[in-house]
Amino acid sequence: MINNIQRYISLSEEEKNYLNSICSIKHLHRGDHLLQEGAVCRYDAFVLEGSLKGYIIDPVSGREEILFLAIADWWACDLESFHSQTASSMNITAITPATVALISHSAFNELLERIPKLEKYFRIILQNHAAALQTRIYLRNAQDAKSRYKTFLQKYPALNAAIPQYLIASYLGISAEMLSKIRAQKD
Amino acid sequence: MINNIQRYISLSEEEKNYLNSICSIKHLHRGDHLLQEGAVCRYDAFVLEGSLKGYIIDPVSGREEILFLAIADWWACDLESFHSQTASSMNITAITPATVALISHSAFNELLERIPKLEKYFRIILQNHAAALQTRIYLRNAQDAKSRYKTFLQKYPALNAAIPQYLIASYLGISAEMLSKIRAQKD
DNA sequence: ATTATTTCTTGAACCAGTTCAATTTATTTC
DNA sequence: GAAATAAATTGAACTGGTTCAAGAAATAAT
Repeated sequence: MINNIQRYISLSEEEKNYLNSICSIKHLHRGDHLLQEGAVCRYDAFVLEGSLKGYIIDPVSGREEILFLAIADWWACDLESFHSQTASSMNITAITPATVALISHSAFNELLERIPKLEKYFRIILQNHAAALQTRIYLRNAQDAKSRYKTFLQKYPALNAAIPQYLIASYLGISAEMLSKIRAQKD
Repeated sequence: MINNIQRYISLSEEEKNYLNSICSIKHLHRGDHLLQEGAVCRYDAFVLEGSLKGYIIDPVSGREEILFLAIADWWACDLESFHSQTASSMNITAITPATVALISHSAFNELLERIPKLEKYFRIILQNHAAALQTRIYLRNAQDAKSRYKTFLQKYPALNAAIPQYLIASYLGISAEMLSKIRAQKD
């Protein structure tokens, strides 16, 4: 996590120690929930190992709509619920056994007061995140299913390797069956 | 703009004056470009009056894919191009005559150094923006065209009133013809 | 190692939404 | 306020993708 932060700002030893002191490490089994629908998102989680999915369960069909997939070196949280400390409509669950570093909401706010330059770090990763989400919307609207899958493979080979195909399909807004058929096409 | 900022942080008179001093006001005619594909996004623009669209022209079909719509009190910029000062693949154009307040890239960086608490403001609006984009992706994948339109009407009545229907259709990932038919259905 | 569970595949029927084309209605612009 | 342009509507033909169902392959659990 510290390496990730230091890609954008530099930290003193003291600051690193402080950061370490406020994070708690949690191990998740496959299927364990980091956040459940209806609960408040209490932690911002930085993924150290394994993979997680963020999704909403369709109240009618009961199907999972994948919002995001997260592997090592990514943050995973419901931004809105975490920052306003209100009930989330999202679930975050471990796809595989996973290890995450957790920062509670109060520790997060204190952290930003103690080390104000972290505002900059979070602003920058949010900028990148927003730009990526914008691109995802564009691709969803502009490209057909096959192109979206190809673009995904090119852009996120690590995600593709780590995550079951039917979850990738949902992430891309494609049915699992369609993605299977796309893969079967030679090309 | 200052009112918008003060929803999240408070500014002294001096800070307000400084902010005013670095912004330039620009009037746009209908159809004027704030940013053209291939150019670097030099300014972060805060919309004071009128409406703008951000879009990508499909290299194959030549059609506009709407990325975002902006009216008064919204920021409009290509985040990635602005922050890395690299060529944008996006266009930003005035839909109606519009007035915007512009902050150049260098002034933006200087601003954040001079008034560090603005990092917090921009972090928060980016948080909200990212959460909204996430929701847009979810709705795109989970709901059919009619539901998406209804959700849009409920969520952004001001946008709906200000923006031509065929641009809203593109924003929602619907054809203009389909949206017209949806509107014709007596609910 | 075996069993249980999850994930992936394939085919057939179907349908939500697109495309194309032609017309009508609004809105600009001079 | 007429002419020009932009925006919205409607219908018919089509298609990219979904849904359903059933079986095969892969992975996890004990």
